[in-house]
Amino acid sequence: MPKYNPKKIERKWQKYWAEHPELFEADEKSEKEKFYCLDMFPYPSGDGLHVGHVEGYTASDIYSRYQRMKGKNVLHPMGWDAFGLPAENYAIKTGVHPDKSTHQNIKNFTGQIKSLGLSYDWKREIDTSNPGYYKWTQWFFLFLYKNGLAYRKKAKVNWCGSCQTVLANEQAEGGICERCKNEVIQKDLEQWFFKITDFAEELIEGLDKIDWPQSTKIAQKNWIGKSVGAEFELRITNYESGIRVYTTRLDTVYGMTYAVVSPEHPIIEKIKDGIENYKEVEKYINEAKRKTDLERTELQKEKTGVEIKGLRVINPFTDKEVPIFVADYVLSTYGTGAVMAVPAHDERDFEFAKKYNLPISQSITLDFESYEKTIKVLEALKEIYNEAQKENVKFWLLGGLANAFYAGIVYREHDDLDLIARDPASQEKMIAVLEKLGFEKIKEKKLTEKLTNFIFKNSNGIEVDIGPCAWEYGLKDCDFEEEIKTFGDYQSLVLSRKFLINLKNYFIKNRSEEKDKIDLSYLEGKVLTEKGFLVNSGKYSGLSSEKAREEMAVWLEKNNFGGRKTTYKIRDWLISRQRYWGSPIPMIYCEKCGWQPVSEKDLPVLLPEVKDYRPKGTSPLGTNSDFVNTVCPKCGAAAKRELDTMDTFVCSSWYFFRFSDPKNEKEFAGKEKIEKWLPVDLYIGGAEHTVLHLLYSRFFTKALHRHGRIDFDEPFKKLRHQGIVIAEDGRKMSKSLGNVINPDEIVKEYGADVLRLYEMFMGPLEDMKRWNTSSIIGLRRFLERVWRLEEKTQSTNTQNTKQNPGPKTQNTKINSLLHKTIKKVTEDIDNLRFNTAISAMMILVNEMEKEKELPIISYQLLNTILSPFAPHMAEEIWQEKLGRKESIFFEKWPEYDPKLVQDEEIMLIIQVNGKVRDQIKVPSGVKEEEAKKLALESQKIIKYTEGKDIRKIIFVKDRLINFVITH
RNA sequence: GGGGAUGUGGCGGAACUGGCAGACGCGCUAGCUUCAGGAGCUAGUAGUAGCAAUACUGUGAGAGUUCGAAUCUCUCCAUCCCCACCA
Repeated sequence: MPKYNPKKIERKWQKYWAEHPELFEADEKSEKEKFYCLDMFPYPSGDGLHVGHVEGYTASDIYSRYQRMKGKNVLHPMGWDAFGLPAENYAIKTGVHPDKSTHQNIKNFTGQIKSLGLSYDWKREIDTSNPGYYKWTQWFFLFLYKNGLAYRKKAKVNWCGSCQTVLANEQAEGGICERCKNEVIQKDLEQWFFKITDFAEELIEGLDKIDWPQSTKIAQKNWIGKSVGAEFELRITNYESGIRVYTTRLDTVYGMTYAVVSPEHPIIEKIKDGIENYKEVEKYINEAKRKTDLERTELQKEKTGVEIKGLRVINPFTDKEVPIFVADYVLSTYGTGAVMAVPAHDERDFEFAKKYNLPISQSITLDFESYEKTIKVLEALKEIYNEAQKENVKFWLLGGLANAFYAGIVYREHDDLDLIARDPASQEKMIAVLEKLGFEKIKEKKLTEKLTNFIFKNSNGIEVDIGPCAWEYGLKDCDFEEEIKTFGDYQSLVLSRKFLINLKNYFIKNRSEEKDKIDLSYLEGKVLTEKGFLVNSGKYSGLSSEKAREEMAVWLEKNNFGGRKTTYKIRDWLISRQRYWGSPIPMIYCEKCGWQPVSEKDLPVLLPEVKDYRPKGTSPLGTNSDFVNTVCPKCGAAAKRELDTMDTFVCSSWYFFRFSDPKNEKEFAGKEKIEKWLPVDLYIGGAEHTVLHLLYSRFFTKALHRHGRIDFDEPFKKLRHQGIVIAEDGRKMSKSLGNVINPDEIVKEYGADVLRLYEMFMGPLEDMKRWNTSSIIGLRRFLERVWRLEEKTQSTNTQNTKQNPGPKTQNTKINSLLHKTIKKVTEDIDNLRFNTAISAMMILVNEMEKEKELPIISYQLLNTILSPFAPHMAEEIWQEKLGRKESIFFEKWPEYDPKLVQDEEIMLIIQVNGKVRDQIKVPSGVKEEEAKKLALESQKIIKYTEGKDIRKIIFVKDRLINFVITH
């Protein structure tokens, strides 16, 4: 028998499959149920295929082959995301035209993919840089334009100085260019946008009805960033106009002590004349504008701002005037670009208020009752403090109240006083002070020989705990750990000391008689930002935050100040790029008629040849005057073309439609073809496209749906990500680290089938996995074993031949395992759990090896369920060893025999008090009574149950019986 | 700071709705085969104690629910990913 030689057989069957394209082509005429299984098409980089690609592509290939064998009409296409910055940057570096290098790379990728035996329908291959494709990318632009979803506006945009182009928000996250990792600056430019914001709500709602990873759905939801709040006007003193502010915390409005507008806010220009310190304000604004996003958002950066003097705004709820600031911690791009500032309940406002010494006014408490109680506790503390000062008592306040004060939290558990005397004399004196103030000793707890803790209570029910400070007496005398537990951590002691100093100032400064006005301006640390109950809020005091928001919004609406408002973080998608290697934007500018779309019949606007395609701040397309100069489609006068190209993500936002009808010259895809094939049933690709590509594709689909082009509104019914494959050293695979695994080399050494199996066996599809070359050999051994199993079929029962392989359902042990394996593998593929499917087949093969003889039919069935995983070998066995004339991929996926999957006898676990003590063989389906009888006959069990009461028996059918006995 | 995950032998990982923890594979150990080699074969392989049968411990840490917890609940720790002044 010839040895297993993957190199030879893989080449042979790849050639065979190429000569029989009908095997893997989607059938336009078939009435069979369709299945669209899609991979994220790759950007054909010069580095070639990555083992991460192989993982995703193998998974979808197994699934596609399986679905075909299950009788589905499968569409499984491949194409190239060929336009884009990397190709161009590479071209600039090497001096080779991007068209040439890209096509070289595509050739390389194609060869690699074919060497893996992936079953793509190559007749449908697409290339986004091909005019036949980008004609329709341009058509999509016009489609959106004509429906008011593409527009041009001057805006502050992300500009990458290194790539010399603008970027979408999605590509400039954190102020860093996604491509070159350089800093992104803000520039005012006129650019083309797609109105994705129009679909914000639909994009959120649609997530509920698709089978996607939860984490991806949540990431998209966060990116869209819906928030429900209120918008209202703050009238400016002496002006008719006001400032509109947006808030999600309308319930805190009584705590507003100032207002802030962003430096870009247009109101400043309008009220310029009223501003006393305009020069100063202007200076601040100019500084802020010069800063990059990165500088403005830098972590832990101190907040800055300038008061707009001479003007104030009026809180509509209280009619009180508060100052206005301009500060760059307020973003011009979100909400209204202006906020009401509530330092007591917002961390940013708090930080700002502290720095500029602005009043802080509490309007929320977590618990209304304890708020009242706390005021009483404070009264008591004030008394104690004053008295203690007179007697020169040295003490610290700590524990709950101190922490609560520091955190700005008023809390039920924190309504007594924890005092610590700093020396023995002070404890004595404090006791005297407390007794003088009418406190009664209610408890006394000896901590050690020398240390005692006393608890006092007054007629108001206020408890005071006066304890000794352990380490002032010497640490050895007490349990330090215990002290820490009792008094809180060391930090709280330090804070408390600081607190007392502040508290002193507070009592001196604030001798207000009004009980419900607590000035929290002395606070340091955290701020109460949770929802709670309102205090100091006029007629709304005592309401819950939720209820108050509703009632306050109604009040705003009734009085014409504003009302409820929902906002989204997502911005419109900026698609202009001042770069060469992309699809031209099909628009023409005419002096007389303004912007005019290119007529559909004139598409595509071909990407022109240019001498120099290096970026120069404006599009390189501008250097080709034949391209630039054209005529106005409306009036025929001389006009100029739009010079920018489109973001490459536009190309990939609709490619999955094109696969249904890739050669269509009249439409991006014919209506009946779309109806036949779409939406995509299973989409597999990396998680790095969580927001960009996946969100844009959904947007395009929803736009087509809204304007009556298609009757579904989600493109990908089921989505799964393959986890990233990291290098053997635990780091990311990267050329610079020299730890990249080239799939070609693995194929050369072990074979494509082994590589496929290895990548699937590594672990769950979605998990991050570490490459480990030395483990690959196990999969090679497995295939070798399968290969050799044929020997065992040679001598088999002579009446069975390859043409007549015998009955499928003989009831033997090995046959029963075979059918269990068919069941397991079928279920595992359905759930994309390829690792456990392979392990089930390994178990079967291990058992088959132990047999002397193997029926041909068993070997056939094994080969059939293995075929999606190791197609080359399965085809070789099928056609050469088993002598079949047709490809195994015309074979039907086997059904398991339910009778054989059911065991006649099972091992029943016997437990005593939940611990396994024995197991016995019993007929399956045994009843509790019978099981109990058999179990109690076991010597081991008798040992445990003898002379004991069996209080309870738990019986789980075909699994276990558990005796609960008294100890 | 917010959100999402993850944590099981020397390693990758199994364990369905709570029911034999460590399947399967790598590695390792011993033996066989071979001129040799190993990408062959056989047996063993969580830890501790024991010649052994066996017993006890054990799924990041701690508590809880339960006859029974890797799985459920709470608290904490660690690692990774994403977002981040979004009012």
